[in-house]
Formats: sequence, structure tokens, C-alpha cells
Amino acid sequence: MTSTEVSPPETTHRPEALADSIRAAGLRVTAPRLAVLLALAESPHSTADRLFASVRTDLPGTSLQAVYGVLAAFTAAGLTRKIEPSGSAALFERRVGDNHHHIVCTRCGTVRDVDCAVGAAPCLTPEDASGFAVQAAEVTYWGVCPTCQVELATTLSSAPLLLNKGAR
Amino acid sequence: MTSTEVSPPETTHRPEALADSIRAAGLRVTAPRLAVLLALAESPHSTADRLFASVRTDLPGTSLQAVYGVLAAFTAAGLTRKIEPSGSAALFERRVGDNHHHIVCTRCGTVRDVDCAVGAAPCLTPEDASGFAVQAAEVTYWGVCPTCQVELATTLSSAPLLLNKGAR
DNA sequence: GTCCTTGTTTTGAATTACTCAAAATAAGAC
DNA sequence: GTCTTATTTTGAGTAATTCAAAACAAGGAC
Repeated sequence: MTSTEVSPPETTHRPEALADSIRAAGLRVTAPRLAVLLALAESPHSTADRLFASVRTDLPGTSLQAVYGVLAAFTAAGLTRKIEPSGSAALFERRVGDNHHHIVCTRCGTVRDVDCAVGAAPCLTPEDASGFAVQAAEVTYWGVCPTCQVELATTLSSAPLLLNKGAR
Repeated sequence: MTSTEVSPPETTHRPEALADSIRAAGLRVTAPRLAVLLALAESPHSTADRLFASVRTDLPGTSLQAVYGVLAAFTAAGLTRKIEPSGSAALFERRVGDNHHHIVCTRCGTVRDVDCAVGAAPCLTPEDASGFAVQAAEVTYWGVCPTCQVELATTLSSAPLLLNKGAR
């Protein structure tokens, strides 16, 4: 229980550390679970499908449903967090327990973490919440990532994909 | 002609006004489009499916795909806005062009508009955007709506559904 | 170390939300 | 009224995710 730590490099990749965090969450340690956690350390914002592909290289017998199961268990246990940016499949990340947000590239879909704009608990206070008891605020920024900015400037410019924010 | 009562806001419910706004967006005026717009006036945050059901009562021949088509055209034309709160199907609303956000009830899924907490263009400036050129910021609040608060307090309390924010 | 219980994964199928495409239809300019 | 072209219908397909039963294995009991 306790300790949803935020992770120093060692704890994010060392098998024993990974196993410990799984156990600490009250879950059994299994190969697919370790593999998913490791894959998430390598690409911190991944779809189930991407993780499945990654896990498969080490553990060819693993099924996609297993990955979904692992992610559901992890997310329920607070070991991972699930985010669902408009227009993409759900993404999972290991950075949990802090209140951070995300910026998504409207051209290539890349996601980066963004710390709270306004201190620790940000936009958590809408002026008029219509009587709702507010529990959380989730911010998604949309923009063009550095790489795509360059590509656009270089007039490699083809039609920008425009994920689906502005119009569309 | 002359004066229908002042009951519904005129521009959001009057057929001619609806038709005008569709035409103004450069689109042809059709029965399904009018019906969708009207249905949206009645429930301002609706899924395609909900709108389909609503439209069907007046226009039984309408297909679900037509509704999807109408909504895609409207959204591309800036006549409606599409929002996709985690864990639910896409919702559509007619309030566009202003920068407003949403609060979603974690128990029943109800959605309400929320005006910007921090002036007109809010969290639009993350402290560190990792070099992204930020185009938009989207805020989703999660909480318990007044009705559900009462129901929970009344210890009608069954297991709260917990849409899917905190854990799960 | 072996056994047993119970959580986890596999296997196989179903579901939801949504998209695509061709043919039929109808708005609106003429 | 006619014609062009946007829109809708009809019919099918897909991606992401979930459900359920049976096989399997982690970790505590012995």
C-alpha cells in the first residue's frame, strides 16, 4: 500500500524494483505485468496496442487482452494513469499521484507532460461550478511540437494532419 | 407569422433562425439538419445516438449515419463543437466560438458548461510547453453534480458509479 | 518442496462508437 | 421546371475495447 512514488531512473527499470511496486499495489507479480511496466518506462505515453507490440518482443506468448487486463489492474491500483485525448486511443503513463497535464501535437499526436500552470492544484477552482463538488481538473493543451514546427517551416509542409482540435 | 411567444430563446429554436444559421455556415438546409439543431437546443450536450433518437421522433426516416454526417458537417463549419470526455461517446454542443470548458459528473455523467476560471484565455500558457506552439487549452472538471450529491447524502447511496476518473 | 486457493492470462467472441462507399434523393441556382 | 451537386440512405466495415469460460500460475499453507 502507500507510496505511489514518482520515479527515479532506477526504480523505473530495475526488475526487482518493478516487482516491488506491483506487489506494493497489492497485485501479483507476473511476466506480462513486468513487461508492461518496463515498456511504459521506455515510452511513457503508450496505447494498449503499442504496449502489446513492445511486450511481444520479449514475451511472444502474451495476448492483447492480457495487456488490457494488466493496464486495467494497474490503473485501478493507482500504478498507472489512463488518459484519453480526443481522437486517439487511450494512453497510459506511470507518472501518477501528482497533478500534471498533457500537451498533444495536433500534427503528429506526440504527447508530453506539462506541469501545472497555476501551482499544485490549478484550475481546480472554476468560478461557477453549477453546484458540482469538484474533484479534479484535467487540462489538455493542443499545439505543434518542435519537430513538426521545423518540418512545417522547412516547407516540407504537406497538408498538416490537424488531429482534430480546431475545426473538424 | 408575428410573435410566437417568448418561451424558447428565439434564435435557438425558431426554424427560420435555425435555417439561417445553417445557410450562413454555407450548408444546405435540410430537415435532418434542422432537427439535429433543435434537438441540440433541447439537450445541449448530446451524443450522436441521443440526437438520433430525438430526431427520429419527428423524422422517422432519418438514419444514424445521417446524424453523424450532419454533426460532422456542422462541426467542420463551426456550427457545433465536439467534445470527448474520457469514458463517454463524443458529445456535441451549439455553444461555440467562446472559450468555455466543461464539468462532468463522475456519478451520472451529466455535463455542464463552465466559464473560464482565469479570464478569457485561461491556462493557455503552461509554464513549460516543451517547445510546443500552444494553440488551445481544454479543461475538463470532474465532480459530483448537485442531484447526485443529494442522492449520496440521502444514503440512497448505493455504490457510486464513478465514471472513470479517480481510479478505474 | 508440494499442494491449494485464488488471481491472472489465454482463447474466442461480442460490443460500442464510428467511418467508408455507392446509389438514391433533394436543395437551391438557373 | 431543369440541372448540378450536396446530402442522405443503405449496407458494410473497422478500431478499440470488453466480456466470459477455461487453462494456468503466484505465493501462502503445509
